[in-house]
Amino acid sequence: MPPRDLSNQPCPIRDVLDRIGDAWSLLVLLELSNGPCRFNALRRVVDGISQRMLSVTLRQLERDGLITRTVLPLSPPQVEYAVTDLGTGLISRLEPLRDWATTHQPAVWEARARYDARQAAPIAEGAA
Amino acid sequence: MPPRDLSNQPCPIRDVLDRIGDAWSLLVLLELSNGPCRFNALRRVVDGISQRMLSVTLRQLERDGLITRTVLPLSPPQVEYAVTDLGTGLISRLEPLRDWATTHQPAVWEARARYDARQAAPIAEGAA
DNA sequence: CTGAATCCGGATGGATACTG
DNA sequence: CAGTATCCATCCGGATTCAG
Repeated sequence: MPPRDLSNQPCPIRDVLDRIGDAWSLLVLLELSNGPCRFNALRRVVDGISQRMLSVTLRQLERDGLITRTVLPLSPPQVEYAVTDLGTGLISRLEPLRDWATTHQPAVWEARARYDARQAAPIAEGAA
Repeated sequence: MPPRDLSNQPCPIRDVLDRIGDAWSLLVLLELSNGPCRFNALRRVVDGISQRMLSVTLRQLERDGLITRTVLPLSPPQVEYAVTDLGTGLISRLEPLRDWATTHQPAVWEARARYDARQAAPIAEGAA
């Protein structure tokens, strides 16, 4: 994603992609679609995400109005994140994508293997 | 997207995202959904993409079996790219996403503006 | 517990020049 | 026309450290 001039007339697709394209956002969003969740709980379930990226990701999602951040005034401070209606709308478009990915991952892998095999031996395909 | 060990058990979502998450792939794919296209033609229509990234992107899409690459044996060499059935399936899941992006971009922008305003003046919301 | 700030290595991606 | 190779600035993102 080149810097470009996003403040002017960015194509909307680029705009969404810049949001979910970082991979973490999508994962967090899909996780939150199961219901509200707290910071460290997310941290555990997303698995692999660093504290920093979770923090950054959540802030971006909140900024874009896709999730809400609620601070529970408790002795050990708790913060709960939940998807908004806007976020729900996006998620509903994301789920088919996830399902496609799950279903067709084998096909993609096979295509890759075939491609790589072709590249490995581009000459003399009938050779001994 | 952290390196991780993708060769083992990557979640499929991560796998797709790594493909379309680079933003260019999605743009190119959606463009090709309108019909086959040649290199420089794509270069012009995608707008903003560098020669290098178009080349890299096309190769990845071909590797994953989402598009085909056909070399026409002509005096000025021509190469035509076209989506495969697999690619078509993915595109059909992508289009709702694009449409959502187009429709709700204003809402996202408003959310951002509100968030930024809140951050700029977190204190004294009823002041002056 | 939740989160921000800093440091820093590695990957990303643009510009350019060259090839078939 | 359709790329590939190199160079290099930038950004992403992990680890660590500190704060509320």
